[in-house]
Amino acid sequence: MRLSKRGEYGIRALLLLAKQNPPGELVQIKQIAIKENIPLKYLEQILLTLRHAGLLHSRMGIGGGYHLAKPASSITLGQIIRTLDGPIAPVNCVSQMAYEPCDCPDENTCGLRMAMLDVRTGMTSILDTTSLADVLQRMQSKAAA
Amino acid sequence: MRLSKRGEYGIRALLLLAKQNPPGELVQIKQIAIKENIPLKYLEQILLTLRHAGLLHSRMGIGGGYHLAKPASSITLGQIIRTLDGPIAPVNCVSQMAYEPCDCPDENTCGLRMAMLDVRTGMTSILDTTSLADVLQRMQSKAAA
DNA sequence: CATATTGTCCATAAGATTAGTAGACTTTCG
DNA sequence: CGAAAGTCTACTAATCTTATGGACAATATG
Repeated sequence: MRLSKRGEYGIRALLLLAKQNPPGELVQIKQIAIKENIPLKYLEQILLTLRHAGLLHSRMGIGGGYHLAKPASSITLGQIIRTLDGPIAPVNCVSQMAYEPCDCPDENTCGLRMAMLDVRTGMTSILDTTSLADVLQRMQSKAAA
Repeated sequence: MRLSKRGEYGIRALLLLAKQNPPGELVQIKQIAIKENIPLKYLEQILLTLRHAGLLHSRMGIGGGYHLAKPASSITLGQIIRTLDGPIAPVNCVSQMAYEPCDCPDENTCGLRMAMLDVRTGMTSILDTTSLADVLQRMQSKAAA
């Protein structure tokens, strides 16, 4: 039941990008790696994956870097985690995005499945409704207090 | 965000034991393995781990087998999963049972941590309040319908 | 156009984890 | 004693995670 380092690094990187002022400011991979203490070459892969998924835009060359492809309020933690770590589901037979049948005789009366469906719902109800902007706002409220 | 096969097998095995009538009836590993379609030698390890954790009792020799060490209503899915798969937490810094600091400058205002704390709470609020008996009851209600 | 800078892409690898398998040993009952 | 059950330890193949390294492509500037 763990978030991988990849997922964690990805979220931290996107949060940093979401924090930029003015919004959309380009930030270099190297700067992100240093500020968030993430191995540079590993972070490259992660950002590339997020770019391919349409969450990031980049520009090459001098003055280049990364910025969010969409407003921070429309990128959810669920999208990030699915992109980097795959489906959010304890077992495949309760996955929204990557359903696969398990081998129990009847899925409809399978106790394990019913319980895991509840767990998945609990997780996705948070992850799919929490945007980068939401996270940022909570951080600022907490820091002010 | 996955339940391992070990965890899944463990829950299925305990559910089968919880289903026994009269309660406490001894069931052989072999029978569980066949009915639940679990590799025998793997299941041995799993049941042994659960026994060491105090969730199961066993008897050796002819007529031996396993039975629940406690009433099905007082064994939760959380206990089983923690025993077999370790702490239930997306990141260590939000773990109840195995807390470890992450390396962010201030845990109190860490956005990732706040979000993951919510996720962990969502998971444990289900897993720690759902007992084998609860699962069984839901199965029976569903099957009746 | 040359060059420095920045991201892109692909290959490789060490270490950990998962999912099993094997076999010798111990206890219990008849 | 001997058969039937669980116990315990060790081993292994495959996969996943977490990286690292290097050649390549695009861009801005002078």
